[in-house]
Amino acid sequence: MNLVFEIDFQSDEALYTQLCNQIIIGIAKEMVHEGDPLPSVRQLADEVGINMHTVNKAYSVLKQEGFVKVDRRKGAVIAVDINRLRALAQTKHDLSILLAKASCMNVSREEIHALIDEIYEEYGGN
Amino acid sequence: MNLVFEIDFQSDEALYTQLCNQIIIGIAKEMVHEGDPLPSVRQLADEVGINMHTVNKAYSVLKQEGFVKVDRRKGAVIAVDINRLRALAQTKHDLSILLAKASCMNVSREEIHALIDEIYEEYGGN
DNA sequence: CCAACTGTTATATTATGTATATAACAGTTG
DNA sequence: CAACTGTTATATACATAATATAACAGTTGG
Repeated sequence: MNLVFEIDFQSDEALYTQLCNQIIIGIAKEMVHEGDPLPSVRQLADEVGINMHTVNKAYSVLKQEGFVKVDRRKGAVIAVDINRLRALAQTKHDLSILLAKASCMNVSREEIHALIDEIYEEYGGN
Repeated sequence: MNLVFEIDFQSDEALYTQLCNQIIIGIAKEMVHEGDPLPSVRQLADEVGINMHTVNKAYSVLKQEGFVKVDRRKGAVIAVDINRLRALAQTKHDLSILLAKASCMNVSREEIHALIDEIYEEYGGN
């Protein structure tokens, strides 16, 4: 299975961030697996109509966070090898803010749990 | 109860975003309630050592999102009145990315649920 | 071997967002 | 009326984001 990239030029999310998120979600949904090659920076740039360096920045960030490694033969490949502690701390921080907003607009804890399950079903399910 | 503001000048989060998040978390934790006045833009700016306009931007964003309204007599006051639908869509989008990262680093669904409860306990609890 | 591909780096430009500074305005309050 | 609200305008400085052109070392298939 291959990833399909779609860029929203109206979004306030940076273009390279959109690419990062789509790849991370692709890994979580098991559409790509360890060792699978990503499109080359030039190819993906052409495909979605943005600059090569913007794609390169996305790959650099993913490499920094451990989602991607560079194979001299294959180019950029999927490689999940994360600093779990640091990532968990960031997750909890982001989650705190997200849940605060939800709580303020009277989204119940049960609704959140249901939403979690709904999203997790699309991922590994584990 | 009053809010205590703390700015992390090393954070990659924008200063005005940090203020927004602290106020939203303050509402969720019920440290402040509907109608409670916030510090004046000039007072808060002095208190945390940043510019008046940075505080003003935070208040503007919070007003835009419905967390704050302006009372000509009190100044900026807490006022939870959100566009629930739009906020829910944003919540689900943010949550999808957050859970994708968690899933990639083998954080189980159960761990997330536990984390949710842990955070929600600090808020209203509902 | 060599052309075509990989990621990577360097340099430059443009645009946007962030944060600051100084100043002024209308409305409210004691 | 002085002192306080939020708000607006203008200007500057800085960082980030995105683009463009160009070059480099390593890898691959014909």
